[in-house]
Amino acid sequence: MGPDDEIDHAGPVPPYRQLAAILAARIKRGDWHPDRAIPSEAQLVGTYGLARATVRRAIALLVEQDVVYVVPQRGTFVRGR
Amino acid sequence: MGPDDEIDHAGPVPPYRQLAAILAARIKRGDWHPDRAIPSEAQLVGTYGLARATVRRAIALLVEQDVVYVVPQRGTFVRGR
DNA sequence: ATACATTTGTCCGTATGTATA
DNA sequence: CTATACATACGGACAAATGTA
Repeated sequence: MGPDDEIDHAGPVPPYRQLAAILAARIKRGDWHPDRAIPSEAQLVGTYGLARATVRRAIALLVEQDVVYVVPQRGTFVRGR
Repeated sequence: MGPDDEIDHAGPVPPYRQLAAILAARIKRGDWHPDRAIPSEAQLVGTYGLARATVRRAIALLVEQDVVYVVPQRGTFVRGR
């Protein structure tokens, strides 16, 4: 995961944007591949110590940016080219 | 059977839909002929490494699509033209 | 007539994951 | 953060009908 993947709750950037940036970077880095699921919301909550609502905001941002797509009852998947 | 006939449990498409697509393709390809039985649920469980409930969902989908028909205690048969 | 194997039908419980309030 | 709902998947068990030995 890396030491730079921590949320700074005191900084000017909202946690949901930090998480979105982190996840986008990890995808770009190849941590998860196209059409493969990223960790569940619950897992991200545990990993980054955020509220679920925050995780969902971050994912919504990534969906907007077409970085991932959500499949109901299945998970959140990396958008393939 | 082909190397593309494997179930991807991590992908966005539910396994039961993947199996339905695989079986429909195999029927179209002529692996099994009209009014002939396709493999039993138990065999499909073994072949594709799925739970029986999942196999049954896939078959239910094919019945809906009129690709096959089920005869209780006899098997599942390819719908003839 | 009996026994056995096969196949579908049905129901139970457990687990995971997302959706919504 | 909690609770509920829904969809999906797995595993097991038993019943009912059929076909065969």
